[in-house]
Amino acid sequence: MPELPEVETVCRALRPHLLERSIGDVTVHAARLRGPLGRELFADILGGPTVVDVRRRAKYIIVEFDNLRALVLHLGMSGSFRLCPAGSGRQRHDHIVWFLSDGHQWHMNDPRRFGSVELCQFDCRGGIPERLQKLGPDPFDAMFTAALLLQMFRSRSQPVKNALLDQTVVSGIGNIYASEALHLAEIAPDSPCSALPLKTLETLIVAVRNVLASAVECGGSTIRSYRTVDGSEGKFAQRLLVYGRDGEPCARCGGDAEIQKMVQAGRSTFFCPACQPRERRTIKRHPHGKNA
DNA sequence: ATATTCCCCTGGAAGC
DNA sequence: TGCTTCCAGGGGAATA
Repeated sequence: MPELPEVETVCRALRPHLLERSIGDVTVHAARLRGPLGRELFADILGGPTVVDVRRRAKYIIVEFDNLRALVLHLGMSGSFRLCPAGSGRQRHDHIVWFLSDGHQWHMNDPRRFGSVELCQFDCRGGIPERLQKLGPDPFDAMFTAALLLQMFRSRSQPVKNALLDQTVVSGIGNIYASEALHLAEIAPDSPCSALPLKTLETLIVAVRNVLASAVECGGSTIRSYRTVDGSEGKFAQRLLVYGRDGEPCARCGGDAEIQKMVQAGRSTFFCPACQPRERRTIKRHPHGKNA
């Protein structure tokens, strides 16, 4: 479910409820999510340690405590959080309930159980948890540049859409926004990474940032189940131009073509064959000019 | 090494 | 109506 814009939205909504609070107790109702789960997992942060930061890294939410411990949370495909008044009942698929020092209850719900919860320890310098080390740069990070992409794509023959989903290349993009960004950038999703020139990668980065920033402004995209902490929906779904719109005329080229759907690495990709021509456009240049 | 395929799990929609 | 099949915002392990 959640990609960068959805996780960012949830993270922002969570922050004011958790900052400067502590967790008095917890109940755990599932033996495992992605990894094993149990009440003892939270022993280090119960009854004392205070939340000093709530932030996002890629699709993870990091809740940092003042004793160098952090909850590292991932919502998988179907995870969500709810903040409830004291005494609220548990709903179906509420797997964890944290009881906050201000009396509120923080519920983690996840029907498909692809989410994960870990308690991480910072090193003495406050370095990031080990689990997050291998993630690539955030799309908004200044170090995410066309030059870096060119370098990483040089040795890759895979389709560019697959590379955008690889969290070690760039972190936070998922299946919705990969299709949307490539459409905005007018790049065919099956273009081999190594064939993309620097100029095209610059365009791609701008498109990625534009679509993600717009989606964050709208609170993310609710396609079926995604909700933020107060239960409200993300409003960006109606502004998606290709995702889930196969068979519809392309709103961008004015209906010259229908949006098409194909499968790449087992996941659906949506694109406009007119806006995103699959053959490389041959740009006429001087006879001795280099292409690409 | 790089790049797919499979698998984890539940629920809703579509097909018969 | 009811049963079956397919599909889904992710990611990690197993396999080519």
